[in-house]
Amino acid sequence: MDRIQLQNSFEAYFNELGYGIDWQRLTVRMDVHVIRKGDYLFRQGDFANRLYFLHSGLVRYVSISDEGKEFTQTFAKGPRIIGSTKAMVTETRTLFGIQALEDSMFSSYPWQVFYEQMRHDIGFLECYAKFLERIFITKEERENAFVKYSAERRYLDFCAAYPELKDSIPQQQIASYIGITPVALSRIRQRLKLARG
Amino acid sequence: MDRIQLQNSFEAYFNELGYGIDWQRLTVRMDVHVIRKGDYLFRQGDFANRLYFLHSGLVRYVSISDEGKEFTQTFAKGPRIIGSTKAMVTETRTLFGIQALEDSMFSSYPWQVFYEQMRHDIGFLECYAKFLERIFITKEERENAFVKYSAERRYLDFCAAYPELKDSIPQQQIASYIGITPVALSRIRQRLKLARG
DNA sequence: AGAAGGAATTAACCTAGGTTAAGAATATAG
DNA sequence: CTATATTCTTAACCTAGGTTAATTCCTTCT
Repeated sequence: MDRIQLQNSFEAYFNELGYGIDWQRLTVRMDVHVIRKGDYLFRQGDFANRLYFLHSGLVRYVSISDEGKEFTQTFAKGPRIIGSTKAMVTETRTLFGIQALEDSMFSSYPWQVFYEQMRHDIGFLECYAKFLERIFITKEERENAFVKYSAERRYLDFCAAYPELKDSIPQQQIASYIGITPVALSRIRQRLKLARG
Repeated sequence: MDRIQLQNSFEAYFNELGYGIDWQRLTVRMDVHVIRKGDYLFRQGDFANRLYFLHSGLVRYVSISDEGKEFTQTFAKGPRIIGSTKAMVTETRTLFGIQALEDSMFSSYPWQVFYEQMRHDIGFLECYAKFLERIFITKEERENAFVKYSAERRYLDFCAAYPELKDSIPQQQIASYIGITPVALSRIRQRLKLARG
């Protein structure tokens, strides 16, 4: 896959959010990253001020507490925009890292320059707003699930929402996504198995 | 406070997020709401498809689980934009209600019409994107706190972040904001009192 | 001021999930 | 095809926070 193809698939993805983005304005150079399963695109605490586009592969957003416990915030499958909105927009350190769960390919732009070049295009701004709406709503729904439902219910919802991930990633990562330990998840699965007869 | 003043303070608030919004485009009629302490602006499960501006007063976003337990997602003090982004944007039911903690005054617009009139203005779109960035980052930081810190730590952080609320709202609402019961919060406060000697 | 309805505290008990550790089941590498 | 390392399960025990309920403390209303 060459740079032109990468560029095109990124533009196509973003264009789908709205109408008529003027990509001619974008002159800043794109970087290309290829990382292997298990490696990190960036780590928690980095100044990850780039906009990343995941072309192919699978990643998770993972944050680690002071005591070293991992928590998976999101799974993301390409093609999709990824990155830390907070770190990009406010030029601060990230609250999470991004780890590849499969070999993955990304392109990226420095956000401040990208935004400065594109913010004068109304088509871009509308797509950017749509993108932000979408990720905000996702967070709203996830907060809701966390607050209202038990770990067992969240596990069942996860299996329904990500049937393709359910069996293809380690259970400890599912556990860290629903906010419990692998041991607790194993117990829940045991309980469900018995309940099913 | 008359309608013109309400309109002006809303525009001033939104203008601060960026430059040069063309408010002439906005011709749809604004509604005005006044509600008393304890009452709801809208309830969880409503189609709250309006953009609300809280001019004065204090509200909380509260969601209630199937078992009837309350969880406070946000406290918001005027002047500020409030409402459910999800319900507005996707025309679905809200996941939370908005309750006044003090007598409060709002204005509101039907979002779909508002957006249709304003989306052709680049100044508005940029402000809207900035607004979305801001609320997204707030959620990102709160998710982080929930996942990484104990209830005690979240309580201390709350006291530091909202010193003015700490003593002016019922403790049960602080408890529901940090995600525990009033009884548990009382225990934590007791423990902290002892620790301080 | 007195009555009444919340709000906060405290205590006793319960439970979901955490912790540690050992064994069984899979992967992955050589 | 072993050997080594992960991952998953299971069990025993622990802990933070939930539940219920009684008691005290504030408000607020008349």
